[in-house]
Amino acid sequence: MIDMLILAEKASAAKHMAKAFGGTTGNVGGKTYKIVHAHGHLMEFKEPEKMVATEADKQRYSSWTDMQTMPWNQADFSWAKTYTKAYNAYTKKSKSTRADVAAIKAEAANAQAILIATDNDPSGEGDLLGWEIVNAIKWQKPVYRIRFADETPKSLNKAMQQMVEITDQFKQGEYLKSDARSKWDFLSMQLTRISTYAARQAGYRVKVINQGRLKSVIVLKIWQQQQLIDNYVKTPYFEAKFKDPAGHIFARKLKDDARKQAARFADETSGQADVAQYTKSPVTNIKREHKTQAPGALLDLAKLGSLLAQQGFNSKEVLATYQKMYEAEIVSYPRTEDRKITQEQYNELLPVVDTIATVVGVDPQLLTHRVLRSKHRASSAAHGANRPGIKVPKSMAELAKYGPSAQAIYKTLAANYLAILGEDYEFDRITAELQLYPDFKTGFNVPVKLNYRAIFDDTEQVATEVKSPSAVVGPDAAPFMYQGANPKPTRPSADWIGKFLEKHNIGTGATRLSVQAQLISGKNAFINEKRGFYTLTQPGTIAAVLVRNTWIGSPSITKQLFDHMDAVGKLNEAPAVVIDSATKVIAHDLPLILNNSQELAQFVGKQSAARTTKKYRPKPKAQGQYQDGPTVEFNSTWSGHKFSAEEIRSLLQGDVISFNATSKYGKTYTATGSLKQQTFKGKKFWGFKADFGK
DNA sequence: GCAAGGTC
Repeated sequence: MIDMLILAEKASAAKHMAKAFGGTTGNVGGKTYKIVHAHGHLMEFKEPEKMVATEADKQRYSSWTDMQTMPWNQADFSWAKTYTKAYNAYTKKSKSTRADVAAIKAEAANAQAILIATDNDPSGEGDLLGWEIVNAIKWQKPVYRIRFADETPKSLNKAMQQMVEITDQFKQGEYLKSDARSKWDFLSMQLTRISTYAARQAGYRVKVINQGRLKSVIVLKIWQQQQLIDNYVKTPYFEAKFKDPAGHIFARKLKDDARKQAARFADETSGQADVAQYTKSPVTNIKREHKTQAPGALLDLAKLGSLLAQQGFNSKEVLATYQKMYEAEIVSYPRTEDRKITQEQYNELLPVVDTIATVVGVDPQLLTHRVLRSKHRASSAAHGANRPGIKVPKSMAELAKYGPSAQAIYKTLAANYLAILGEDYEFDRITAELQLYPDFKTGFNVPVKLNYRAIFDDTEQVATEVKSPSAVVGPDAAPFMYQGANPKPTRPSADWIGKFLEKHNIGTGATRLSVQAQLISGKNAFINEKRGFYTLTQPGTIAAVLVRNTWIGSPSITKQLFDHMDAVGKLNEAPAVVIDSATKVIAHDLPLILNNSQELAQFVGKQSAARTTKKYRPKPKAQGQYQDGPTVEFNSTWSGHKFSAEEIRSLLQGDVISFNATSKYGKTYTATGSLKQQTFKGKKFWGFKADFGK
C-alpha cells in the first residue's frame, strides 16, 4: 500500500514529475507514491436524452425539431458522465477512455489517497478533469491537490510542499466553477439544433449549423467584416503635403474628423487650389534622438500558425507537425496560452541556446543578453511560451521526417526565442518640421544596430521605418498634392480572429486554434482558408446570418459567463445561477434565430449572386517585341510595382531586372527576375517571373 | 448530427 497515487493530466507531465521526485514510484516529502496520468478529460456528459429519466423526456430531448422543448429544463438532467470517445484527427481513430479509467482504478486500489496534480490554471479545468476520474472510479478516501507554476523539478517540488486536502469536492471553488462552465457550454448545444432547424425551415438543405460561444462569435465576426468589405466604397481625397529632396514627407497630424475635413478635398481641383497656397519652406527644428527597443513577445501557437500561414502552411498541418515534434521533445508544449516564460524555464534552456543557434544558422555571437528581461518573464507559466525544447536536432535536415512544415516551425520558433538573448535594437528617431508651416512635420527611424532584429525581425509593418533612408533632412521642402483614400477594411485572417478572441478573452490557447481548425475542415466547413485569410462558405454564411443580434454571437456572453464563474469560484454565488444564465440565453436567442432565418434568402442568395456577376477588371498592360521575335503583351505592374519605361525595355530585351516590390502582407522586398512565357490553368501568357530561388 | 474544455 502506498501513501498516495499522483494523478497527472498527461504523459509529459507525469514524466516531468518522475524526474522531479526521483522515479515513477518512490518517496517524496516522507510519503510513498506512484505516478499515473490521464490524457485530458477522460469523462464527458452523456447525450442529453441519456441524462433524463422518463420515456417522454427521452423522446423530447432527442428531438432536433421540437422547438417547444427548448429551452431545456436543467432540473431534468442527471448530469451523468461517460467515457470520452475521443476521435484523433491524426491517427484517424476513435478510442474510448474506459481502459484508461480502469487502469487508474486498479492502481488506486493500492493507495491511501489520490493527489490531483495539475498546473495552477485559474479556470479550474485541472480540478474538473481530476474529479471526473476520482468520481468515475467511485473513490471514497482522501483527495489532495497540488498546483504548480511550471513543470521544472524546482517548481514541482515547491508545489509538493504546499499540498492541501480537498476531499469535499462541493466546497472546492475551482471544481464548482469549471463544472458550471461545462454545463453552460453543454446547454448551448441547443442553439445548434435551433439553427439547423431554422435553416431547413427556410429551405436550405444543410447538414448541421453549429453554434456556440466560440463558433458563433468567430463566424459572425467574419461575416460582419465581409459586409464591411463588400460595402466599402473607395473615396479618394486630396491633401497638401511637402517633400524634401531626399523624399521625406512632411504632413499634418489630422487626429480628429474636423481636422481631416478641413485639410482634405474630395476633388482634385480644390486640392490643387489648396496646394497652391503654399510655397517651398526651409526645414527647421531637426532633432535626432537615439532610441532602443527590446525584443517583442514570444510566440504562442496561434501566432506561430499565422506566421507560417504566410509561408503557405495551413493551420492543420502546422498543428499536426508541431504535435509530433513535441512528442519528440524538440519543441515545447503546443497548447499553451503563455507568451512568457518563468525564470526556471529560461535557466533550463540556457545551456543549449548556442547549439540551437548553430543548427538554425543564427550567429551565436549575437546571443550576448544572458539575463531574462522582465517583459518576457512570468512568475507562473504552466508550460511557457512556445519555444525550442531541450533536445536539439543535429541538423535542420533531420526535422523533415516530422512533416512539411517542420523546418519552418523550428526555424521560426528558434529565431523568435533566440532574439530574447540578443541586445536591444538601436535606432535614431529623426524629426523635423517646416519653418513656414510648423504644423507640417516629418518623423522616421534610421537603424543604427540591428542586434536582436538580426536574429528575428518582428516588425509587422514598415511604418515609418526606412530600410536605407537618407538621414539628411531638408534643407527645404516643396508642397505637392498627396492622393489618399479611406482605408479598406482588413481582410479576415487567422491572425485577425486570434487577436479578436484574445481581446475578448474567448476560448483558451488550445480551443481558439482547434475551433478554427474545425470550422475550416471537413465537408461541412464554415470557413475557407487560403494562406491564413478567411472567407465564409455557404453553411458558414447561414450560421452567421442566423446569429445576428443574438447573445450567443456576442463576445460579451463569454465575459458574463466568466464573471459568474469567478463568483462561483469564490463561493459567493450558487452554481445554479450560472446554469440558469445559459437557459436565459437560449430563451432569448431562440425566437431571434427563427426570425433571422427569414433573412437568409436575402444574404445567402445575394452574396452568391454577387460573386458570380463580379466584373472582371482588366489589368494595365505593357507591350512590345520580345528579343526581335514575337510581339507580346504583359501586365505592367507586378507585386505592387509599376514597371518604368526603361524596365519594360529591359524586360523586352530578355534582361534580368531588380526592383522594390510589396508583398500582399505589406512587406517590401527586392524582386529579381525576367519576362517569361508561363502557363496558368493551361493557358499560356507572358509576364514577369520572379526568381525566388529554391 | 449538437459545446467547450482537455488530450494525442
